[in-house]
Amino acid sequence: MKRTTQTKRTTIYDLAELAGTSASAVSAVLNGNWKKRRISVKLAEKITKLAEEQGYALNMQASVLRRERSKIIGMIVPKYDNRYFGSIVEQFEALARERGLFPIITCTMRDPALELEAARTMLSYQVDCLIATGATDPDRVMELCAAAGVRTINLDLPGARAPSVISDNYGGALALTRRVLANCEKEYGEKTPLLFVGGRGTDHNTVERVRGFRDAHAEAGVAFDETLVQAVGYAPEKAENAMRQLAERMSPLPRGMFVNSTISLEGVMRWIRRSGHYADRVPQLGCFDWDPFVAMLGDHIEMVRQDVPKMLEAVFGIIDSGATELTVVQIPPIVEKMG
Amino acid sequence: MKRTTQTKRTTIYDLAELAGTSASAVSAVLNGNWKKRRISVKLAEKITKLAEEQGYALNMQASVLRRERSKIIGMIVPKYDNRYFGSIVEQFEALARERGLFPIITCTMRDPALELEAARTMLSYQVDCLIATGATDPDRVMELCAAAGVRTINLDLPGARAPSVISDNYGGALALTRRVLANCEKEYGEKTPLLFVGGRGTDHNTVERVRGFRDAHAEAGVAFDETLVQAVGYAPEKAENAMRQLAERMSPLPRGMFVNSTISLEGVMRWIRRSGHYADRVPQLGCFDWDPFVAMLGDHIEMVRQDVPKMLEAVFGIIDSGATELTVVQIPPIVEKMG
DNA sequence: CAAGCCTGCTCAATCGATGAAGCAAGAATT
DNA sequence: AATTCTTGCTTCATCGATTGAGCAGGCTTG
Repeated sequence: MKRTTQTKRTTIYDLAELAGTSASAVSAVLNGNWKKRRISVKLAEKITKLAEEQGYALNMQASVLRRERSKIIGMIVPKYDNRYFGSIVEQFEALARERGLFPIITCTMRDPALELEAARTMLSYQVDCLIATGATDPDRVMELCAAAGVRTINLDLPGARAPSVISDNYGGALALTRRVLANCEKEYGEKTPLLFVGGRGTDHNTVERVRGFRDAHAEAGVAFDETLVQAVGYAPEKAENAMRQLAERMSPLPRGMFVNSTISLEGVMRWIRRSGHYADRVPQLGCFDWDPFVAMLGDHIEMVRQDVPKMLEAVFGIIDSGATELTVVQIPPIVEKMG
Repeated sequence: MKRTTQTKRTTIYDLAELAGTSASAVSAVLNGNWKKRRISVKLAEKITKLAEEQGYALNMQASVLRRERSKIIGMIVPKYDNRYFGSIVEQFEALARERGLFPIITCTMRDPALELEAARTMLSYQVDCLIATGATDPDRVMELCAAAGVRTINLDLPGARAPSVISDNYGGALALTRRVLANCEKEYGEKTPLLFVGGRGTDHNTVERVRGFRDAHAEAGVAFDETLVQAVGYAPEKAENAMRQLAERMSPLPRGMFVNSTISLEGVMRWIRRSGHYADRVPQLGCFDWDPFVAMLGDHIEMVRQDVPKMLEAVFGIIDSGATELTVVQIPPIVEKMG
């Protein structure tokens, strides 16, 4: 029996009436614990069939309102404009669904205010758990959630007050810098310091990457000064501006660079092409993050790919175990082969 | 007064008790229609202050359950692994929030079954409206939603039963093909047919793009046969396989190609580099979709960029106006300049 | 000064799903 | 035959926010 103009959605009460039974029986059948509630197989089948016919869809709002746990799991993420965050989100959804959880994701455009608003919205949804990915202020988010009794896990950027899963930024940067230094020496026979571009000087990841960058220089016996560290932000325009300004007061420019994310690389590459400063000799580049097309840009670019599958496994490991210790899990990134 | 171990979240009843007033007054104040309900400014301020102090967060479940409209707006999207869908999602969130709506997004991994499951989940959330982006079977999604009285809008791929917003695929493909043909003639002095790679032969966009592709050939007086249309799917591996197989039975290979999406381009480029088939003479390429790093890959690649801001404005135009006519809005894509 | 009006609230039903408690009828046990 | 068990349900309170209806007290108005 098809309804022509359906205004109201089918509820368990509608199904109960159609089946000549009670709403609670319908509820028990549809949410799967009808065996515990001793509903007969016959009635269960009847109700299931009816629900299908009527196109019944559970009202999550009502269900969650009543239940103790919502089974909703939230994630806030800065942007969707690169493969790193893109694959984080895809994996997150897949792993959440695998566990019968309902993932809700929202992006904050790297805006600290939006970050908190997003967290508040997540709390309104009654999330059981919130993953703060690349949050500018993960501790503030954590505080908000803690007040509502909601656990948080930090991803990509660590926080001081909740378990965190991040890349081994120091190790990755060390390996990446070594490679770029080696490439410079091979190509130009020079052992000269590299430039570090992109990221925020205030965030943990950038600090650690700079440390790896610095140590790789020291280890190779290459001196460099701090003006070569341009942690001017992630946005392409910021990286581009930094390059422009640097070129005005520095000559010759460094032979190679460590670019902190594909997003910053976008700006750096744009500047390189437009300014013509490197027209004679391509700079040796290293990028902390991976993108398939960057990999095709030429053999002068090395990349470090963060191990998203392992990172998310670690996140769900924490969720599944219910651990709340303030651990920081560091996942080694993958150093991509050139070409 | 800070609670040390908070198990229960603050509700309007808690606030009512603290303020010495009723829950309904608290509700009215916090949801903004306290003026209509003639609550005094004094009480309103008191309640607002208390709510802030207590870190009150609305329970969406309870609120939505009671209200007529949920103000939740859903979107299903195939993947997060390219700039096109990434910017669609970012824009969608921004425009939704601007209107006081709550966006919920989920990705379906191009899996038709997941697509329907996702739509069902959206219905459970009581979405007021669902945007089906790039859906394999938008009409099936529409049917599901219609049965629950929820309107749908198709984005990127059109459907027959709901308003749709798509790119002008024919026009974009025509312009792109013209350019690639012109580039081939300029570079190689040959007027030879191009190869079409990627996309699904069954989806509207691919059909339209192939039509534009064919018409551009006809217009240029270049004959081509249908074996040159390789609509083998979007995945990089599929494009790569198609190229490999083609190379086995065809020689010489076409001078240029029309690649249907950056995702397929990833596979095509990989094959080009690995196989060495084009080592002597780079093929002239055209890509229907834009990516900043592809733009840097060289001047042998032309791109057509879908106008995401305009597309989403059109979507929200339809939402705001409440229109339900079966219009198909076609947004002209932007033909990127080379370099 | 009675009738009506305005202000500033409170009361109670309601949304749909859930699950503890309870109950009727038949089966098994003593 | 009386008691206990088991099966297969139903009843009803509950989650938290919303909102129509209502009510008390002060203020106008004729």
